[in-house]
Amino acid sequence: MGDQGRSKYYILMDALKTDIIEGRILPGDKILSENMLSEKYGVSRQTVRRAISILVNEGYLVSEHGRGTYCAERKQKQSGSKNIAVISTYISDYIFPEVIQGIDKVLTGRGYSIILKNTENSQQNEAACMADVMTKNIDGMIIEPSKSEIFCGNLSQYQALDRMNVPYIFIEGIYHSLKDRPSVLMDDEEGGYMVTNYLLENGHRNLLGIFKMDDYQGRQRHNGFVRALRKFGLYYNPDRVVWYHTEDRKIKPAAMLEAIMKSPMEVDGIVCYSDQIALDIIRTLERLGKRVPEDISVTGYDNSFIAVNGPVKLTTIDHPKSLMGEMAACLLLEKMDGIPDENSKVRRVIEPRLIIRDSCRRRSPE
Amino acid sequence: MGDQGRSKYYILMDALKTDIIEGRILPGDKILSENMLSEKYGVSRQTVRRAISILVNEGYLVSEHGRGTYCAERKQKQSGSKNIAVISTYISDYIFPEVIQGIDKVLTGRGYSIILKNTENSQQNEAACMADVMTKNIDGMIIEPSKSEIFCGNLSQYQALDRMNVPYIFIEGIYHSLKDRPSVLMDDEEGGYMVTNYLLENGHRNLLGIFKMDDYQGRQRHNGFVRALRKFGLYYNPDRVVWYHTEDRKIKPAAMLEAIMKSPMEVDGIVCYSDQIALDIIRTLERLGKRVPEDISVTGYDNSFIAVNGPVKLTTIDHPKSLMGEMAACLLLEKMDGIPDENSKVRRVIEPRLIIRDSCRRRSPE
DNA sequence: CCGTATTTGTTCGTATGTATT
DNA sequence: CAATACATACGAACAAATACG
Repeated sequence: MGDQGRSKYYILMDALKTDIIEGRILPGDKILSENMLSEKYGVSRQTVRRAISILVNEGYLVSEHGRGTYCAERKQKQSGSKNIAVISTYISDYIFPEVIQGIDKVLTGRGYSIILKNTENSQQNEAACMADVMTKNIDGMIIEPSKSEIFCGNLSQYQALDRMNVPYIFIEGIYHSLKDRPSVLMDDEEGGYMVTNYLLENGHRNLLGIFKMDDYQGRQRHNGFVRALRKFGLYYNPDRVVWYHTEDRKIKPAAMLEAIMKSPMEVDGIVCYSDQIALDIIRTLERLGKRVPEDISVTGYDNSFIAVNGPVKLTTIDHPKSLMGEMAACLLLEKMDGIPDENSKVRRVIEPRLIIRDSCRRRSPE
Repeated sequence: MGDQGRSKYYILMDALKTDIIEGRILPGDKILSENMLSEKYGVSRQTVRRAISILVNEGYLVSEHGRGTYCAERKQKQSGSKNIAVISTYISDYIFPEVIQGIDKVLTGRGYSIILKNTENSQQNEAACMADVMTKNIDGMIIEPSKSEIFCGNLSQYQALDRMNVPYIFIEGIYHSLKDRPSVLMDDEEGGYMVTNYLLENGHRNLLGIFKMDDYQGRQRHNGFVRALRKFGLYYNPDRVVWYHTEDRKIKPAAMLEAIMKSPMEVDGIVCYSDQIALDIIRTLERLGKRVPEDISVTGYDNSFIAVNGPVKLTTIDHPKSLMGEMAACLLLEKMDGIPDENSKVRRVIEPRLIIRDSCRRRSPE
C-alpha cells in the first residue's frame, strides 16, 4: 500500500497536489497543459493524464475541454453525492411544479437527483428543512426563500453552507441580508411597471394596486407600479394600495376591495400581485355587480393556468416557469464546477413580457 | 453535454453497473478478466480498464492485483437513510403536485426526505430513475408506473428492490406482472361506471367513450363504462370507443371526434378519460358548433382545476389527490416498519365520488 | 518449491475526435 | 481557419501479484 511512491503517475500526482496544498498553485490558476507536463517531467502524456484524473476526482483540479486544466476554486467535498436539495414554499402551488420540472430537466441530464422540501412559506420550516438537508450529502441547493421581505432568521444556516462550500441559488426572491448570493429572479419591478403602464396608456387614471407584503416580488412589483404612476405625473396615494400577507390572502384583499368599492373612491383598473389574486378580485367584483373588463380592468401576474382558464382571460405578465428552473439549475452547475462569477455564462434575470388578453378595456380619460 | 453515453468505456461501465444493480452480478462474484471483457465487448484492454476504474471508484467493484476484479460486498445497505424515492410520470402534470404534497406531509412529519424523479411516462426513463435511485441510500419508494398497461420491461429492477428488502408502493396504477405488490389505487372501474351510469340515468342513449390505452386507469374506466352500458341493456359498439396513447393525446381524440360528428352516428353524451381530455373535447365541439351541455353532455375524471376553472364546469369523478399521497405514504411507513399485510391498517382503495356540475343535461329518451 | 499461465498494474506511442481560442 | 488543449481509443510491452499443477 504505502510503497507506491515509485510509479511515475503517483510521483507527478503527489507533486501537483503538494503544489496546490502549499499554495504554489492557487485556486483558479491554469496548470501546465498535458503536453508541457509530459515534457517537463519526462513522462508520456497518458501518464500525465492519469495523475491529473486522480486529482480531478479528488476535487483538486478541474479539466475543461479545449481550454485547459485549472486548480479548483474550492476543494470539492469528496466524490459528490449527486444530490441537490430543492426547497420551495409550496410544492403544489400554481407555478412551482413547472419550475421544479425545469430544474429536474437540467439536473437529471447531468446525473443529479432532487431532494424536495417545502416550507409552506414559514421561516421556521425553512430552518427545519435546511437542518435536515445538511444531514444528507448534498452537492448544492436551490431555494425559494420564505417571506423574503421579512428579516431572514436563518442567516446562520446559510453561513454554515458557505463554510461547507455547498453552493446555493435563490430563485423567485432573495433576502436583503443575502443580496450578494447568486440568484435567478424575474425583473419584478419592470413587470409591475409594465402592467401599470399598460393600464395608464389605455386611459385608466384611477388605479388600485394589490400587493403581497412579505415577499420580495410583492415589493418589487409595487415599486414598478409607483414608477409608472410617476411617469404619468400621477399622485401616489397610499390608500390606493392594498397590502396583504400570506396568511390573510383569502380574506384581506377581497374585504378591502369591498370596502373601497362601497366608498366614494373611483376605481377603473386594478393591478394585482398575481393571477390568483386577480381571480379572487374578479369574483369579488362580480359579487358586487361589477363586470370585468366592462366596468373595471384587472391585470394578473405569472401567466398561470388561471390566466387562460378562468372566467375572464387575464392580461398578465408571462412567467417562464420551466425556464426559470433551468436557469437556476445551470447556475448551480456552474457554482458546483467552481466557476467564479466573473466567468459566468448563465443569465440571472428574466425580463418580463406583457401578455394582453381580455381582462382590460380602453377607457377615455375624462 | 448530456450525450456522453456514446463512448465505449461509458457503455461498458454502464452495462456492468446495470448487471450489478439488477442482480446478474452478485456481491462477491468475480467478474470477467480484463482481457475477456476486452474480447467480449470488442474494445481494447485500456478501455475496459477505464470502465472498471470508474466502478472501483464508485465502490461497485474491487480490483485485486493478480487475482481479479470482484463485485463489492454490500457497502452499507443499512436502512436509516431517511430518504424515500418518489417516481412519478410528470412532475407538473395536473394532479401529481398535490399527490406529492400528500406524500410529503406524512413523510416529513416522520423525518423522511423525498427524492423526486420523473419518467415522462417512458419505461426507459423509469429504468434510469430506478437505477439512479438504487445508487443512493433509500429506505423505500413510491412509484407511479409508466404505461402500466404495457408489459413491464423493468421487472428485474423491481426484483432487485425485493432482494434488497427496499419496500415500494405503486400508486395510480400497477403492472400486471406485479399485481401482488402493495398499491394505493382508485376504484377506476367503479368510477367509469358511475359517470356512465349517471348519463344513462339522465336519458342519454348514444354515448361515446374516450379512454387512454396505455395505462391501468384507462382500461379500468373503460371496463366500468362497459358494465354500465350492459346494465341498461345497451349493445356495446366498439366504434363508439376512442382509444388513444400518451403520445397522440393532443391529436387523436379531437380528430376522431370530428370524424364521428361528421358521420351519421348520433352522440348525446361523451365519457372522457380525464378532465384534460374533456376540456379538449369541449373545445373541439365548440369549434364544430355544438354546445355543452345543451347539445351534448360531457363528463370528466379527476376533479382537477380544469373541472372548476374551464369554460364549462365539469361533472366529474373526485380524485382526492392529496389523500392518495397520504395513504401511499402511510402504507410505505407500515412496510418499512415491517408490518405484514395481514396486520395492515391502511386502506388501499379510494372509492370514487361523483361530482355533478354543469357539463351534462337531462335528455328525454326517444 | 518451481514454473507457467493468468490477472491486474504501469508506461509509452500513436491516431483521431472535439471544444475553445 | 489554424493552433491549442483536452477526450477517446487502440496496441504493445513489461512488471508484479496470484493461482495451480
